[in-house]
Amino acid sequence: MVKPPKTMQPEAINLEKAGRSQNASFGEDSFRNYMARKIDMQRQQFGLILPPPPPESQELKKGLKRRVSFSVDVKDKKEKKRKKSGIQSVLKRLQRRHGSRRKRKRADITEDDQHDNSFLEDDVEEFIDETAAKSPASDEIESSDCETQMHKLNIEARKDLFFRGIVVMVNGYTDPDAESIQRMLHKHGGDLEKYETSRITHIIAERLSTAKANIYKKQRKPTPVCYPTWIVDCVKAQSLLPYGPYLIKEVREQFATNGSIADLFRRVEENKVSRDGCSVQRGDSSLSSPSSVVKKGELLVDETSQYHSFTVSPVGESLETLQHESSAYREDVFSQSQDTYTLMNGLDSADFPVDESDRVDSSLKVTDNVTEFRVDQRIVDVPRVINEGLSNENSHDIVSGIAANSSKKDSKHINGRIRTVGTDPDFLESFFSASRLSFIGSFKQRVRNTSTLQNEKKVNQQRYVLHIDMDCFFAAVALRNYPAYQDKPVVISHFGISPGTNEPVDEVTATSTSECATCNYHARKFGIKKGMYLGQAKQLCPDLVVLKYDFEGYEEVSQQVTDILEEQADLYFGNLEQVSCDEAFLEIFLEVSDESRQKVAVIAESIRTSIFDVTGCTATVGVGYNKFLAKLATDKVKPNRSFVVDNPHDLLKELKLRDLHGIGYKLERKLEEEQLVTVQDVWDLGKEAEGELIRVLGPGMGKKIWLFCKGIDDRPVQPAERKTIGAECNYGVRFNGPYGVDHMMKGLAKEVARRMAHVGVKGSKVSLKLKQRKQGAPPPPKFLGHGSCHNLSRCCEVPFDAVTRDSEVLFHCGMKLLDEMCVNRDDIRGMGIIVSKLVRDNTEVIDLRTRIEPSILDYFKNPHIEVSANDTGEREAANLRNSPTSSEDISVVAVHHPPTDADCDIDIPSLSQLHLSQVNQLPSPMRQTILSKVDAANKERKITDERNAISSRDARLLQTDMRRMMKLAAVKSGDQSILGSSDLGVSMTQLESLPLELQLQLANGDDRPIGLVPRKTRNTSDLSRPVRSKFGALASDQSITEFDAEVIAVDSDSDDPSVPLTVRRQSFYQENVKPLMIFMDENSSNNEEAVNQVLEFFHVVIAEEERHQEAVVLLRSIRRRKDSWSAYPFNQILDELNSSMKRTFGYSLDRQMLEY
DNA sequence: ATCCTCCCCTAC
DNA sequence: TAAGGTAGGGGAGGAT
Ligand SMILES: Nc1ccn([C@H]2C[C@H](O)[C@@H](COP(=O)(O)OP(=O)(O)OP(=O)(O)O)O2)c(=O)n1
Ligand SMILES: [Mg+2]
Ligand SMILES: [Mg+2]
Ligand SMILES: [Mg+2]
Repeated sequence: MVKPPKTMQPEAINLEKAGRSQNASFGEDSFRNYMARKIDMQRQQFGLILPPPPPESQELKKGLKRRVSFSVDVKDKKEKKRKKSGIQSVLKRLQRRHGSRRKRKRADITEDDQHDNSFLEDDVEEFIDETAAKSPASDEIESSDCETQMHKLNIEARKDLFFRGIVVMVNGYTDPDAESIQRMLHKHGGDLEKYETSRITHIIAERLSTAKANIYKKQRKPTPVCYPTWIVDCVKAQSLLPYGPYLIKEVREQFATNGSIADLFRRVEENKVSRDGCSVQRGDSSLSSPSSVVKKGELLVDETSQYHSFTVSPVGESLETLQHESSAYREDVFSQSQDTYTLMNGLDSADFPVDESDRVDSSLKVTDNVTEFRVDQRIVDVPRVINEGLSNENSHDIVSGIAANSSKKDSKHINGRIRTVGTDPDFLESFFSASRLSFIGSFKQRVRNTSTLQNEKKVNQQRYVLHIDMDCFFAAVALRNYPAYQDKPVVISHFGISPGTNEPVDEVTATSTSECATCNYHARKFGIKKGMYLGQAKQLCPDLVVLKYDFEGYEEVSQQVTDILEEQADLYFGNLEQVSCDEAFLEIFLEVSDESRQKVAVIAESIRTSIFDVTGCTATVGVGYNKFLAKLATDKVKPNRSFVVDNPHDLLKELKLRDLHGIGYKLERKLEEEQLVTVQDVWDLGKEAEGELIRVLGPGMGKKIWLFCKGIDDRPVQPAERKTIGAECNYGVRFNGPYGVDHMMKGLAKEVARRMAHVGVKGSKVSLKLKQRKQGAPPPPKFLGHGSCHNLSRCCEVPFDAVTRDSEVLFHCGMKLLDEMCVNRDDIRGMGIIVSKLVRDNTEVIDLRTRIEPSILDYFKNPHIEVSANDTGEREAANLRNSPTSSEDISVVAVHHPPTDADCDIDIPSLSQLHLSQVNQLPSPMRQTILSKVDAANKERKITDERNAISSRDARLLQTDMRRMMKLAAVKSGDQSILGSSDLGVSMTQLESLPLELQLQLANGDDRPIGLVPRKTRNTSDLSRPVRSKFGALASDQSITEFDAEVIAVDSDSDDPSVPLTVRRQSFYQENVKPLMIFMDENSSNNEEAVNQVLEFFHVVIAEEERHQEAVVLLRSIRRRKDSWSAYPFNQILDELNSSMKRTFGYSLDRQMLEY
């Protein structure tokens, strides 16, 4: 009995088409909108939030003047120093010292380090004067952690940094606005975050929007929400005022009745000292610092004095309260919607969304088959260890501590609650390691075929493709250990038994929504299918044997099979492509003869025999003239057989379209509507067939299926280069506990970063996938499933054109994208991060623990990195997008070398990857230049290496860059037909000396990211001023000169139409780069004063203007100089840049950014 | 035409 | 009680 081949997994039927979240259509005003959008995008992407003129304009003008004139007003500087954060202050002084000792020429790094240390010791003394009570630390400073100590000491010492430890999120419109608040915070040691993170200690709002209020009301341990006047008053008082009196009215009651005073300050205390990269661990303190619980109705008192005399109470008390909390949690598990209902009804109705459906919806969440956790905050007095919604890292210890005590064995519960992303900090980790789909999904690329040279068919040879597929793979592997069950119906599920465990009771499995990954052929007779719920399977077959997963076993057997197949591939000079853990294509070429068919049949059988002998599992082998037919052959005769397709026509005429590769549930339906069900139906269309299929399926798919119907398939048997890498989780995603979206995002980012390191890639494009529960969606049928959802996705480029696998960068991108999607946290049912535009990069040791991301510092301290041939195959420093790193012979690149060639200064690695067809469209002189360059480069690096596929793909990915480069090339070649009559305002010589990035910007007239100043027009006065720190003014020693900014866009499409957005355009080159270059032309880098001025300038750009992108461009410009300036280390600047970027973006750069 | 983004679909 | 991932192909529609 031959069963008809089928793909057996039941399809999840998505009845509704997910609507697009964004309507990106533009009307008449498309250009303007486009610009506005682009500007906004760039502004966000590059973090170019140029500080508006601060409210304290007096002070700033003073600062400005000082900066411009570089007068040495000691008093002024001292004042300024006070306002800076400790680290900046250190850097500032370091920079000055460094400048004064600059006579030593470009020291190596160690020398610089020593230098820094000795300097720091000097400064310690200074600080001790200021700190009074902090003296012990000075003795403890060892060279190893001197810097950390220094920072710590420094931070603690600064009285003016009264906001230290305060991290604020501004909610909605405030007065003063978020930017002003940010400036105030920064000035006094605090920080502002744009989205929910664990760092946030306070929320600032004038009032809570209904939506936020709603969310907020559900928090059992809310972050305090204060009026912005709290910040203002603190600044006025020059100290941190207790925020109690500033709590907004919507939440005042909750704080009065619920929290403890100490709780209110705890997070501040914890955040202290550990700011800004100082690796001071926190968390333990929170475990042993319980709170004095404030009783209901107790008034808030001014706790300023207690703030510093915060005491640590005995451990016993701590435990007691923890257990208290634990039982509170447990209690909740059994509470049903009643709690929520009561709680919500108890709230002011004004806090609810106006829309009735919203309200119903909120309550409905309880109907998910997880009992959601709600505690009436007015009743429960527990220490505030968890800040709902925002993950509080400090709570980690406590939660897991409880888990260890009370429920470690209970894999389903944590702390008495069902494990979800929100309740279990390690949820993702355990999820990924237990997920079969994650296992099979990542298998192919994870166990990458060692790509050998592709063998080719010779004349007089017949191509055969063998498709090898293991029979009921997971089941077969499991059955190795249970020969007794061979002839019984068997399924594989998490609920099953494995050697050493006992069989679970039957009642439980009857309704199980655990999926059966697969089942043996005996079980299939009962109608059991892959992916079916265990409960269903059990109903179909009560005597079902359920076995557990054995991922290691799959790896093992898979490897054994692969070994056999590789051997065969070598033997016949064929090609092998692993398709999945249980499946592969083997292409071989046999001399054309009458026996070739017989021969290949023998090979197929011998492979099957070998596989069974080695693994104890059976395989099916199908043979055809191409992949498509081979697979059909396998499907036709499964299991445990082999089959050679002689006559494709005979094979195909029996088949339904659904049986074809690429036609699944949806397309089958679609074709059905057109009365197309079988291959025969397509054939019957005759000449119409192709057109009809294309009409129904689209040009690509239609053509493909048409060819399939004719038995044609030209896909090569070849392992494909990976294009994306990612991790997602759409299971157990409920933010019903202490861990919020940010925690999940971090988990995903870490997972992706780990995988990237494992396979040795970096990427420059980050996508976020999101599942959003549909309004009114019924509870998911599957336990902890996602149910009916909208699927959303958005992507962004990694800032600064860098490639990365830094989990912090991924996290940051992810949060940004999430932000853009505007999805209510509680509606999220799944998330994933996918990185694309990949580049091979084995720079880092693949040790998952010690991630050492090279930073910008590494490059600048070593500006003339050469990427050279490397015998060992290591690719030190070859981690650049355009570097062909996977071959043996790279001798190009020197990324930042000064231009060596006058005619065409485009870096070869980039150029070589252009599509020649596109190069050919160029005007003749330019084309010649480029082609000769490409040619030379190709010769040099022997581009024949097929393994270098990823680089050629970069060409496609870089098409935008390429277009821009073409423009630059045209400029350089003076080609007017392309150029038009635009004047760059730069001479050719000047142009040549600029970093490629800037050259491109100038040539393309798109240097907008630099110097863009979005602003609100209603803020008038100072905004007509351009970039405040212009080197031009410095160089010519004049006061700032105003210049007219070009207004290129009006009308923001922001939420508030009454706030038009004006964008001013200016040339960063003209205003900053050029003057700096001239200044450097006129002054030697040996001139201490000149150096100091440059340093000062950079300090302004980085620390005060926070214009990181500009700083990078400036540095790159300097690196391209041909004089001694290019070798000047600028270590302090780089430190400052990195730490400032770390603050602003949450991460700093690696040196990929210096590619150009 | 050819790209890019944001999807949908398929296969394992 | 459960672990609904991963990656590629390709279409629609807008931008260039
Ligand atoms: N929905 C699915 C499909 C497959 N798999 C896993 C289990 C299978 O054992 C393995 C291989 O998939 P196959 O499609 O090759 O299925 P089997 O090998 O199990 O059965 P067959 O004999 O049909 O090949 O992938 C899974 O977990 N869930
Ligand atoms: Mg199989
Ligand atoms: Mg298979
Ligand atoms: Mg199919």
